[in-house]
Amino acid sequence: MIIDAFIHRLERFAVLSPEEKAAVRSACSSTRSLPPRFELLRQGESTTGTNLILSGFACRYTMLPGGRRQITAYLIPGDLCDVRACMLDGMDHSIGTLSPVEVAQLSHDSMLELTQRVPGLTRAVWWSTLVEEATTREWVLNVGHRTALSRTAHLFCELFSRMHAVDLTHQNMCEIPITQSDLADALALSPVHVNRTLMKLRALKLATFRHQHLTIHDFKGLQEVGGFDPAYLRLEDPSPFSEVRRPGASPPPRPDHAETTML
Amino acid sequence: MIIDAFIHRLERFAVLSPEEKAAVRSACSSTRSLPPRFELLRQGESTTGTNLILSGFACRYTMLPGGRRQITAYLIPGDLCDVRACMLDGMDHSIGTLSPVEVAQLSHDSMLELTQRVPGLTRAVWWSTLVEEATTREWVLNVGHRTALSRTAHLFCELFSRMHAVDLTHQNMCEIPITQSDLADALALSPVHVNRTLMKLRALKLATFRHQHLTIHDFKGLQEVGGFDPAYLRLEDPSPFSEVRRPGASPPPRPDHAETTML
DNA sequence: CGTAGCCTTGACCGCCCTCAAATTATGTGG
DNA sequence: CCACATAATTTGAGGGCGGTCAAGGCTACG
Repeated sequence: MIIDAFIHRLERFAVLSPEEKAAVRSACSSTRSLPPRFELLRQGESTTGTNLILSGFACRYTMLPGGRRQITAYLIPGDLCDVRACMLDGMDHSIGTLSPVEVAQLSHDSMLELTQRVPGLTRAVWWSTLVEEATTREWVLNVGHRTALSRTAHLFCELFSRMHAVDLTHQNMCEIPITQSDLADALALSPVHVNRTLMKLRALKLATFRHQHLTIHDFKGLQEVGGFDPAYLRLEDPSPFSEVRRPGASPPPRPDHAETTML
Repeated sequence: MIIDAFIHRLERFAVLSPEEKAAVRSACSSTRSLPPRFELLRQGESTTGTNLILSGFACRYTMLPGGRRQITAYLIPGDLCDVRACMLDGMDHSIGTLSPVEVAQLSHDSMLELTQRVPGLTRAVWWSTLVEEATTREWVLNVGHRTALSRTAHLFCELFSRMHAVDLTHQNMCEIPITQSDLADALALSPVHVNRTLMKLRALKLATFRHQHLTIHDFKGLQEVGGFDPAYLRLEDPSPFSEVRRPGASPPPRPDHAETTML
């Protein structure tokens, strides 16, 4: 269950009692199923709550004059989509689904209540924000300085690592329910060129993306081609193909005062 | 004085008493002068405090294999450079100066003290973070989907607007103390092509960048070419060339509860 | 007055875009 | 289960934006 992954993420910041975990679970009980290409939040709108993605893919995007779309982030299961929209008075981009998506609806009120009952939550949310910010910076590098092949390799490394972190990979494979056009809009490439690039990745025996499934043949090689350094994702387990999983080590130390000040 | 601009920014979130303003001023009293091309914070390092830029330009950047540099943000007077590095255990990018820079040093402790004395500070800092994040997203659009001309026009609109917001413009001109190569590293273009693009902007009578000075000949036109919509910057005064400056209007309304929860 | 860094200009080339069409999935109703 | 429609993927040909390499001119500053 994906909520377990979410709770696991929270546990990097706070020890949760069974009651607290139950509180998180019950707050996520109200779910909604959305069709593909559904606009969750339109540019300019404000929001009254947030959604936790339980299954499927969504994205942040901006439409450009000429009908082109730039995707600036993929939102995958376990991601909160837009906690911070409420701090500003109107979104500067849109959020929409790419595949069928199931979300847990968290009203603003229930989030407030939850943050009071679960002390580490606020910190976890802000921490996620920082990781997202770092990811966006990485995307600037990607579209700015890397070739189509390298760019695509990098994105696949990122996606596979993130999917692995929420336990949605099976051996060297995971489901990525998006089209080549959706990839193109994220990579700032034409769909045609994405297609050629995918074939090249396949020919190089690095990765295969087909029928909405990503298969990694050679992670090391893919990482090298893409210049991928997983540090910015701040995962517990930086490589999805490391020999030992969670070697009994404790989570990274964190300053205790941060809880109160957020600075 | 640039600290006034900083205080003015804070005043969007809290009414500051003269004593509180004095507290901010005195916290910023310890200054340091840095040479150009000085590495303020290296990738992987942690930080114990933050710096408020008083004069000059700095930037966030990442070095890529091959010696190329991607600048992901310009830091201008009035910007805090890296309040949130302390939340994570190692920077995923570097921060360095582009020109001679004067900074006010704010230790972690003095920031903590200041946040307690000045209630709106925490919120102001996080709000800046969100604007920075939005700006980075805009840069993804820029390097991804715009031509060299459009890209450069967009950056000039952004820079001029930001400089205007901290009162560092003089009519249609402002000082941008960086080289064409520094522009190239931000725009993901070669220095050669930046040069050609600057000449084109001049020929089109849109803007001139020369001798570290940016002159805007036709903001409207520049905005159109660049597809620039200032909304993401969340400035009080969206256009630097609007007829009326600060027409006595009150700052945008904000939720009061946000102070306590930050969500 | 000399040197170093920055800016400018020219020639050539390759990555990726565009347009267009064929082929293959996907899905729907009979 | 098949016929059909629609969307997604694949393939080909041609062209342009911007990169690279190289050399010359300018400016600033010691």
